[in-house]
Amino acid sequence: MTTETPLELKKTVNLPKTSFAQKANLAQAEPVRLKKWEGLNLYRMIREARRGREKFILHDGPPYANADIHLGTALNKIVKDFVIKSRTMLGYDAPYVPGYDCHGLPIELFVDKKLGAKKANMPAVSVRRACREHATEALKRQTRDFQRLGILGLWENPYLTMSNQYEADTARLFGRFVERGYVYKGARPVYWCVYDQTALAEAEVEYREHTSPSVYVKFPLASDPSEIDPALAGRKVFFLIWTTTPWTLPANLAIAVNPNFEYAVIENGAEVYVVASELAGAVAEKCGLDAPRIVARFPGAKLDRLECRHAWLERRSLVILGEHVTLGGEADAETELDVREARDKSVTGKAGTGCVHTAPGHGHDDFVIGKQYGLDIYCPVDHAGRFTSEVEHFAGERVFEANAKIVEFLRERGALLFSENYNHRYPHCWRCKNPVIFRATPQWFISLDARSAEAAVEQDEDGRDITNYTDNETDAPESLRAGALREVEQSVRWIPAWGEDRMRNMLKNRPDWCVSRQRVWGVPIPAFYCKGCNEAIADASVIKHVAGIFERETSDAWYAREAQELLPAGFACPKCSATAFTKETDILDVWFDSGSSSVAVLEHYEELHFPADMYLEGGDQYRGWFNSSLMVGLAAHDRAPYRTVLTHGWVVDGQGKAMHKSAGNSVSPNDVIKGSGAEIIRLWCASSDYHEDMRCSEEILQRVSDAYRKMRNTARFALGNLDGFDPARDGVETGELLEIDRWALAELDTVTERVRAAYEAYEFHTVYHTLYHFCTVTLSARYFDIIKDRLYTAAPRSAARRSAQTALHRIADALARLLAPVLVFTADEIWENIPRGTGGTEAAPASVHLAEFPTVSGERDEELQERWTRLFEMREGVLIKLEAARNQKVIGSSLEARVSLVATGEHYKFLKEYEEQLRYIFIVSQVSVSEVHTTSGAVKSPIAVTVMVERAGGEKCERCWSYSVRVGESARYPTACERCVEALAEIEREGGAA
RNA sequence: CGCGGAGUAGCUCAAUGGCAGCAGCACUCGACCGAUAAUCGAGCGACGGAAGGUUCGAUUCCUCCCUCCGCGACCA
Repeated sequence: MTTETPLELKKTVNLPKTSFAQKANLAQAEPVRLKKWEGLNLYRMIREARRGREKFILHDGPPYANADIHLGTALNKIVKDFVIKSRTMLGYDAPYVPGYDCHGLPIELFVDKKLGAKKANMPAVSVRRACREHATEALKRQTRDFQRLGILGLWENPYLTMSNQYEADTARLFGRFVERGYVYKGARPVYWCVYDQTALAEAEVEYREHTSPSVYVKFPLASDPSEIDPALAGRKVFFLIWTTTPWTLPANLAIAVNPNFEYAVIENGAEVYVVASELAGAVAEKCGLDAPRIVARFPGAKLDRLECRHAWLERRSLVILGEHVTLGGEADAETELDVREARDKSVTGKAGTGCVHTAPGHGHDDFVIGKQYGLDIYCPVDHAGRFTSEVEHFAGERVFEANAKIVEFLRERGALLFSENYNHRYPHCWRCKNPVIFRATPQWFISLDARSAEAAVEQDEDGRDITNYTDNETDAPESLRAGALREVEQSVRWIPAWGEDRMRNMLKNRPDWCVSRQRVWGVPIPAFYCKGCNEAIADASVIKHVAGIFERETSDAWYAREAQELLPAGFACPKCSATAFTKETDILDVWFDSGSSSVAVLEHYEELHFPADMYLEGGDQYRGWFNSSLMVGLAAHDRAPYRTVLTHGWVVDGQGKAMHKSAGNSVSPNDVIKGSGAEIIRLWCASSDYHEDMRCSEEILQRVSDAYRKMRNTARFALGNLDGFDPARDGVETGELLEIDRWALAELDTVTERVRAAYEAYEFHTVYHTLYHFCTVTLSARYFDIIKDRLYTAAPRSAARRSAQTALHRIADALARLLAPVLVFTADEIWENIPRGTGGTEAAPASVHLAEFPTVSGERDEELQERWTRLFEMREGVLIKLEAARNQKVIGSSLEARVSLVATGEHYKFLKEYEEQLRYIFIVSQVSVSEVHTTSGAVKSPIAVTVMVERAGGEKCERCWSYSVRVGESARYPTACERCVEALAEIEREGGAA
């Protein structure tokens, strides 16, 4: 049966047709899809779909709810989303509850600035309300931005560290530390403004030019000098120190020297002075000693624990060793508070003596080393900056005014070797612009080394690694440090592995945790002071009571209510039985807040549980959240709150430099979203190895966009050729597929396996590279290019075409699934455009995000893959010859070519088998394979197969564009080749073009 | 300065104690004009941050140096 008139050849070619647009228009399309997901309540649907599956809990570290998100925040959230989505598609039930860190100084500072002078007269509750509003605003904006990135989660009910429940839990957890005996009250130096009479945070300090007296002061050695060196026996030995804050001298308790430096003793008349060798000349010159003789030299380490007498007081000053001592005067400057400046300067003045005046109550390094040596944190200066009554000679003096008097006093006593005015940058109060001091004030600490009062052994509720701590049941109560080290080494998996070293190092060195902050925007430390005996009361049961109030009223209650209203009825001081109390004014360090999340969140949301399977943050969190969370986990449950800790690197610019808004090299995620779409940021996150620093620049994003377009086009080609394909009706059994189609599916299986494994291992860049390579090389350049002919020219319903479509269908489906965690929007778009079987057994889920990854059947035909690897190698060689022919103008299109292969023995046999297919594989019109016998003595070609290219014979077929000598044989279709004539007949039988 | 990390082609990544990759992109040239603001091909491109050492042989193991990054600061 033939139709009346011959068909128009052009119309019988099956060109791709799809509603999947070539141009993504992501910036516009993404919001539309987000709306759709919202309409579906996709996150809820996913939860339903995975109900009852094994849980995977990624616990979200809360970003700080202050400013808008930046690329680093975006990276963090996107990588988390990769984890959540890939675990979901691997079959886990992986809920995602996002959170926000809402308390803390940056917000309070922001509010301070906004309120200006008004703040001074405002009650704390009002300031806190303003802070709460600011955090609420910020977290709303962040939420919007995170959602815009395609991150699915429980956005309607995130956890906020300022919620009443969270604040109550934070207080309860502090109570837990108290209960176990980890909490104590001590002193610690902080920036202090003597005019505003308040503690200042580092961020509230600014550096300005300031003139201080620079003094060189002699401290007489009390120990036997011959202990240092026999040459010193009987000499009057002094340690020479330098300082620019003479007022801290009354608080001097030690002199620090560097154990690794060489020290020298220089002679000045009857006296000799100990100074660092390298500085001896400079010091001598400064102090006007001419060409002093050096009496002895020795390493600083020899001086450990010698005793000096204070320059004028009847008190010892211990010689101690500290690596912080330098030759540039910086360590001294630390005491003087301008260490930051000193460090920033590339050139530091050669001031100092190598013997550092140490006052643990007035300097940070001094405090740290003082603790090591068990020195008092001595601070005889009151809140107004006056010496207390215990300071001889200067009691009641204001410290800045006392400077000059102390210098004079030193001079009179003969303890001063030299003094001058010294200009340097010195910290000032950002508000009143006056110079500040470092002053030790009382603070609450959590001890790292105290043994706990009780050992709480509990069972892991899901019992996964209960054996990990059954051993501990008999253990004696341990310190936080010991417990932390045990967990870090034994029960946490660190990715990358060096995280363990990093964490261990940090834990070994970290000092006690100072949890006090002299601020109002945070969770108040629920402690009281007895008005009768001044006893500080931090009591577990009292704290529980207070937490109950917080639970109802938020911690604003602390400021809104009197102490009596916060205490349990009838509470009396355990020491003096008085019943009047004042409230603690310090709040908790925000790290305590966020550290509490393992309990406050994981045990609060029904879908979560303690411990989390994973914490995933930037490397900065080793000292931050990983650390504070670990402490809380130990206090609450004697174990780490995480099973695995995964860290990512920092975002840097194209040169590998850190990004700073001020440096102008930062990339704003919102700009990229507006220009290219969130998908491009996501793809960038997947494209490079996030374990290290991630570079981002125009060029890099351009590359990523290119890659995106390539993958999109690859998917589009597959979809375009599936028009009218019904997998249930038209699908071909695997065994019936053409060999090359089976090869493509075998390659897909290989890729599927690799990608699944990469997702399992959180190696997202491997996912990206594997899929990208698959799209560009395996599919676009090879498979698609080859099957194009068949798809376009074979009869629409022919077995040959259906075979290719069956493969394409499976490829498109797998690609959508495998891509889904990364390209959340595009994968879903692909998914929608995949034709679904009318008679399919199960309906495809409404979104790819409800689906699971494809699985691999198991029996992959490796032999098939090897054969095709060989064929493609052959193809490479042919392509090179084709290119040569093209350059010589023998051919233009490869279809204008005829290829002759001359091969020996086994090669011949192999190629001969494929002779019919080779023209398609090479995309030429004709291929012949012939055998040649190598004769000994003949010129031996190093290549076993010789390739020759010539112009194809015959005419170009109008329909399929290949050349054939048989074009013209058909009267009905005189411009078509024999293959097309056959296809046309089939089309006509079926009633016209598809 | 301490602790930790990194340094393979312009970019993003591989592999391996043995000639550095069937790399992809970019770039150059070319083909095609039936994936078309596409597609295909060819070419170009790293002496492995520098220097030592172990080894028959190292990019891969060790030492040291340089550069960059993070933490030490209430930034992911």
